[in-house]
Formats: sequence, C-alpha cells, structure tokens
Amino acid sequence: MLRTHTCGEASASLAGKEVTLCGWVHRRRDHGQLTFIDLRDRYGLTQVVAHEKENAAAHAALGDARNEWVLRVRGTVRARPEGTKNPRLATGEVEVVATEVTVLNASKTPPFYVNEETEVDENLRWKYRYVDLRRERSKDLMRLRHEVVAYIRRHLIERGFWEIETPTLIRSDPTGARDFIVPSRYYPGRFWALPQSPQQYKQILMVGGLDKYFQIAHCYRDEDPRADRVYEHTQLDLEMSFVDREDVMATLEGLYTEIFRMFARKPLAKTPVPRMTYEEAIRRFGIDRPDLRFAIELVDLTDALRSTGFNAFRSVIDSGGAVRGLVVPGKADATRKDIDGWQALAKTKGAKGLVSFAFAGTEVRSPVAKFFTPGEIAAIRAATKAGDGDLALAVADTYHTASVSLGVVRERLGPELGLADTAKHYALWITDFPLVERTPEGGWTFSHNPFCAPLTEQDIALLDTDPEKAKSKQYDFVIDGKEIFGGSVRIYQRAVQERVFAQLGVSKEDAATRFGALLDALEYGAPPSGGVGAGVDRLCMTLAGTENIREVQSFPKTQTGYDPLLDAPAAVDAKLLDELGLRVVAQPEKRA
RNA sequence: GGUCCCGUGGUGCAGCGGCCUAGCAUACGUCCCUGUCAAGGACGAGAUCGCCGGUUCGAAUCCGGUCGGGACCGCCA
Repeated sequence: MLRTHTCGEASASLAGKEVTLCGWVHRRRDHGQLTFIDLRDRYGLTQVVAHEKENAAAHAALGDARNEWVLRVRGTVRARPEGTKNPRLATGEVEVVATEVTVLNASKTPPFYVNEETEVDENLRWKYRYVDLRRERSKDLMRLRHEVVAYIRRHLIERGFWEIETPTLIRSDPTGARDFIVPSRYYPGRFWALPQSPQQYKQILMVGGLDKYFQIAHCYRDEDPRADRVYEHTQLDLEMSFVDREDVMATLEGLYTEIFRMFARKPLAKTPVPRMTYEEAIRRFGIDRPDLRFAIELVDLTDALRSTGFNAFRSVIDSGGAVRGLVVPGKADATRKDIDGWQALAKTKGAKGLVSFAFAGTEVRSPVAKFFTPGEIAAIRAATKAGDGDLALAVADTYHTASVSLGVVRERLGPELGLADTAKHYALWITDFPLVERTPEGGWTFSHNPFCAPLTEQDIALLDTDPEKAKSKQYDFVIDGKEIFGGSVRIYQRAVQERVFAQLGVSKEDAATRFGALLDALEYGAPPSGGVGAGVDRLCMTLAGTENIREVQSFPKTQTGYDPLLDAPAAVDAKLLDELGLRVVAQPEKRA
C-alpha cells in the first residue's frame, strides 16, 4: 500500500503517529513560509501543513502543487494549536505535518470546480465524469446507491433468496418498448435483443425449483430519454414460489420500509404502508399512483348536475358519463393562462374541455355560469368544498376519462401551488388493477404484463362477459406520486395463460413464437409464483431527492442518447459489418 | 416526429440595437505574506458572445436556419 491511512481517519488519537496519506489537492492556502493543503480522498479531507524553516523540500512541494494534483504525503499527525481547530471538518482537530511530499501525478486545471457545489453543464459533467465523481455530491450519490444495493443483497440473502444472473442477449419481442438489438454473426440477418427486464427468465427459474430469486439486473429500452428515464437502468428483479400476493407484498414492504428507515432523508408518513385499490385511487385521485403529500381529492358532480341546462355536461350524463370536479385552493384569481395550461393538461388524457368556477365571496366567475342554476352552482361549491377564494374545475366525459383528466391536473397542483408536505415520504400500495384494458384501436392489451394472474376465479369468468371489470393480482408501490416498483402474482397454468392470450387477441401460434419456452415450462410442473421489478435508479432518486436519473448513474448519456465520455455510439469497422452481413444505408451523421 | 428554454474568457453568471474598446465572481499566471481553512494583498493574461446567413448606418442584443445541451408531448413499465 502506498498509504497507511485515509484522509478521513486523522483524529486526536493518532497524534504523534507517523502516517502516509494519498489523495488529491482539494485546496491550497499559501502563506509564504507556511503552506496548507487540504488533501482529499473518498474518505475525507485532511489538512497538511509544511513550514519553510522546518522542512524546505516539503514546503516547496506543497507550494508548487495545484488543485487536483495527486500527492503522497508522509508526515506526523499533531493536534492543531489551540484556536486553529476547525469544527466544520471531521478531521479538524488535527493536521499532518509533512515530512516528505511526492507528486504522484500533476493535473491540468480541471474543467470545472471539484471543491465547490456549483451547477455545471451536464455535457461537461458527463464528459469529465472522472472529475465530476470527485465532487462531494456525486460521490455521495454513488455511495448511497452502493449502500442501498448492498443492503438489498444482504436483506434478501438473509431471507433465503439466491442471486442469479440471467442472459443479456435474448429474443426480441415486438410488444412494449422498442428493443435494442445486437446482430448475430452465426445467424446473419438475425438479431439478439437486450432485455427490457428478465421477466420470462425469472418465471422459468421458479419452474426450475430455485424458489426465491433476485438479481440486480441491467435493463434496456430504445425509447426517447427523459429526466427520469434513460436507455439503460437497473432493476431489482425478484421472484418467489408458493406465494400469494400478500406474501410478496409483505416481503417487499419489509425490505422497502427498512431501506427508507436507513437511507431516506425523511421518514415514511405511515407504516404499515396504507393500501388502496386501483378503483379507489382513480375515484379519489384520478391516477393509479396518487401523490398523497397533499390532500385534494376528486369529487363527483354527476348527480348534482343530472338535469343541468349546460349541454356539454348534460349530454355526457345522459349517455352514462360522469362529471368530475376538483378544487384548486386559493386560485379564484387564476389567470386565463393558468386555466388554459390545466385544460391543455387535461386534454392530454382525453378531456374535451375543462370548466372553471371561481368563488369570491358570494360571487361565482365562470365562462359558463349562465348555463347553471344558482342551486347547481351551490351544489358544485358544496361538493368540491370550495371556500372563498377557491377555484373549482370540472370535466365531463366517461367516468374514467373525466377522472384521469383531472388526475393529471391534480398531480400538477402539488408542486405548482407548493401544497405538498415535504417533511415526509408518502408511500402506499395500489392493488386490484384491471387485468386487461382497451387499446385506442379498440382491441385489448394487458395492463401489467401478459403473465399477471387474475385476482379470482370470477375474474377469469369476467373475461367472457365484461373484460374491463376483471381484476388482477398486480400490486404497485407508490411513493410521493412516483411508482417505485410493481409486480404481480403470475399465471402458472397453461390453460389460464391461453385464456388471457385469447382475450388479448394473441393467437396460439403467436404466443408459441414469442413465449414458447415459458408456455412449455408451464406444462412441466410450474409452481405458483410472484415477484416484482423495482427500479433501482428511481429508488435512489427518491432517497436522494433528485429529479435527474443521470445523477444516480455512474456514466450517463445525454437526452439524445449520446455518451460524451466515450463518444459513443460510433461507427464500426467495415470488416465487422461484413462478418455480420450488414450494410449501412443511412448516412452516418457527423458529430462535433 | 413535435413544442418550449438555454448557448457570452476555464467555470458560473450579467449585458438584450449605438454608452461594449463586452462587465462581475471565481478559477488561472507572477509576486508579497508564519496559522489558514471559500486564507489575504498586488499585478497580469484570458472571450471576434456556439455556427451560418439575413435585417440595420450600426448586432452579443432583432429575424431565419443549423449544431449542441436541457425540460416536455408523442413514445415508454
């Protein structure tokens, strides 16, 4: 070892001892005959001092050193003179008097500050990630992620889970997100896909009798990145046999409440974690991952407006739809622009429009006020509990569309109006999801994944009569309005699986092509099983309170999927293309 | 595929038709300095304002395009 101690260890108990430290120059303070350097490594910061008259060589070396040079310092730990201790530094009681200073490596002037917490352009940060990682915030996020993952492993292994890796070159499947594909050399014209999740493998491991499995798995999807989703992310993938959903939920709640207790900056508002059915979540919040940090709820105005003269509402009600309402506290003074913004949001979820009622004193201001009787206005105000100075919003549509349209508006209000309780994390379970849902084209699709088990025998029967009402054994875990993980108990009988495929319009041949291995496995003694896929990046974001997924990843790509560090993607050798039987048709774009 | 925001010395920002010969902080360089810890002091170097084109007597500033970054919609569990 080049060092005897780290820069975080210096303390009064080492006083008088000779130590050797290695690290980066964090900051230099040159007083002429007396020079200080803060030497930094992953563990901390130690002040190194040299005096010209006591050790001219060491003093000169410290004086020549610059920020981010890598030094090896031999010296003696001593208690700092009275009055010069630094209580803001963990090692501030002591300093190292340098006797020998070796420059292991000089450094160019860094492209941005390591010793200051200023915002830096992301392109620069990722290009010089090796410099950025030395910054305290980046280092702390890497540490957090390491500790969380280490804890997950320890927790699950102690409870009998085996960590098993599954392949990352798999079969492409056209459903879901676009796959990343990898050409095959032995089979020219065929391609591997990178997994979007280890879904089929995990179930097959259960058929293999391995009982309890988990993996910290890399997952890939080739869809346009956003602040909270990128090409590659890491998932805690977990599956267990001979369980029903209560068992999986108990296992995961145990793990996650412990993770939040150990690593979160603020406590969970309630444990055990409250539960809510999907139906209740839509009814009260218009979304399947409600943000419970603020209390506003949707209300139903259908009955109150059954005979209204406002035709846009009346016709919807007459044809079996609903009018749903929402109060926006204190926003009776909302501008046209505010309301247009909310309306545009509501329209993204299918609303035809958004009607507002501003209550000021006994007055009501609304573009459609003249269509409502005073009784109806009063009923709207009573139902939404709009007080003086509040605004009420209403949408008429099918019950579901009206609800989710207001749901996205509600979701926006938390941050926009600063309503959210930021002192706690609000976790909850959502259960009893629909098994299938309508596609915009009028067909059917699974709402979670194709292997998700129906909740009861009745729900299987409902597929024949009223598919939309069929519930599943899916469960989601939501914190502060974000899905932290989701999972389900699986179908383990081929007949049931085929019944679900039939509903989705997946032919037997199609199913055999896409999921043949798993379907075959179901015929060789598949146990009941259930599990989850849990985003590790998102978990770390929530724990750290950042909205930027790239910050919790070691080497992130930009929003256009470019890696500024490695300058990737890149062209490949023509010979390699030949071997793969590929010809590039698109013009390769030049990159600055 | 689309919408919006940003691009000014190494970094972070200001300037938003002429007062800009582009300002501030910090970093950087040289010198001074024996107790600092965002050390202090003096001096200095460093940008043709992302790029291309246009409007104008005059453009960092206005307009169009383009490239790069970010946020979002589409897409996506």
